[in-house]
Amino acid sequence: MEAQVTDARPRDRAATRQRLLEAARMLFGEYGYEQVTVRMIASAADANIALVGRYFGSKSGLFGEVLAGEPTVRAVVEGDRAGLPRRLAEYAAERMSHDPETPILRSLERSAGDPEIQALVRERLHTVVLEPIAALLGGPDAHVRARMATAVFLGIGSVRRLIGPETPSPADVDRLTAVFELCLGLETRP
Amino acid sequence: MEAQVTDARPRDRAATRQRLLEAARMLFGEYGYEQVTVRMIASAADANIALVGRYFGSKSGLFGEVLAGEPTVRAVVEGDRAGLPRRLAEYAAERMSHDPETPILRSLERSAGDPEIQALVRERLHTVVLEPIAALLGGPDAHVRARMATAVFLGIGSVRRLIGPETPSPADVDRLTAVFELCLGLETRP
DNA sequence: GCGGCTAGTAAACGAGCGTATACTCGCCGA
DNA sequence: TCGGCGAGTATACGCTCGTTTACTAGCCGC
Repeated sequence: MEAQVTDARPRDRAATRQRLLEAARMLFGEYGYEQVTVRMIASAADANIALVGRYFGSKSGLFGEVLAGEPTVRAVVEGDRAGLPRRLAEYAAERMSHDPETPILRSLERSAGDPEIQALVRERLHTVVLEPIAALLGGPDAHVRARMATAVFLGIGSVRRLIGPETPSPADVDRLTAVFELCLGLETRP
Repeated sequence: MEAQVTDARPRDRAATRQRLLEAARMLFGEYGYEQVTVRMIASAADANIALVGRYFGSKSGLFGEVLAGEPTVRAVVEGDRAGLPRRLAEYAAERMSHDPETPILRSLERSAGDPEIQALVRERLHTVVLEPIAALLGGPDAHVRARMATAVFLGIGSVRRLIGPETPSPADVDRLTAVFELCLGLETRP
């Protein structure tokens, strides 16, 4: 008999749903929307393919729920205005060296084929990153400056993905801080 | 009879090959490798699908030839060291507002699924952008600084693609120049 | 004038995708 | 004890993808 305790999971709808959501978060973050198949997600979550459709309606529905559930960079954006460049730089430096634990930003760089997904991503980037930064900045061209900082932020992710991670030195973080200050128009030099 | 002169093209292997190459260059640049199908390319080139396989071996072979045939940003990178930030800024500003005529850079941002394509893109980015900039800079951490500038460059493309084009003001170009100076460690301030 | 090389064509192949359907089986209240 | 509800499953459907194969038709040297 050997007992063969393959820890038969109890049938738990909520838990299975959560496993799918978590697996999707990881995979979408790492590979982008189009590259991830529902079979990959189901396999990673150790669940059946059909459950994706059952619990989330469709692949794009699952992606939308993943996107909506991400706290994203709120902690970075929220805070005092003067410290924003340094917080952005430290977060970006984190992204340069190793995978961040909030993978959704990476999926922003990719995932562009499906117009529905594109709209989701665009809206999310707007409301979670661009608008908060612009609001914190204030001023007439706040959006332009927020946009430039966002560009630097996304670009760092692109480069890491394209040519591999690299651990930045403290001097690099300082330089990056200065770059963000410049982008945001928050130069602190006398 | 009506003659029906549907301008029957002369059968010209070289010309057809060139049309396919050109269509692929446009489409890959605009949508990235994975999003473009060989049917799209053949249709845009007004050629038969099978000719892609016949003339280029495969879709990835065609992509490789497109990649190899691009002059890319050589004109921007080559030149005096002091002027590099401004040249980069002007080129990047061009990218912010409307589509550049060398679309291959955009495909660098995307196209990540197939490992073979990823290797092609990585190698190309290295030899055409990163290495020339690092060589122009010199110094111990030249690669780190070149990498940071590349990140800004790619990020601007990502943002344009994600949230639409925006025409930068001359002041924005100035700011961008300062950003590149900072990234490259070429601060010219006294 | 004509046969053969070749550019170009039409159609199909197998694989993989997202999705939908019909089913099995374990648990829980009556 | 047992009937049914629902979580989980196996499988198939329709589609599109990259690729391949068998074919058609025009030009060029003889």
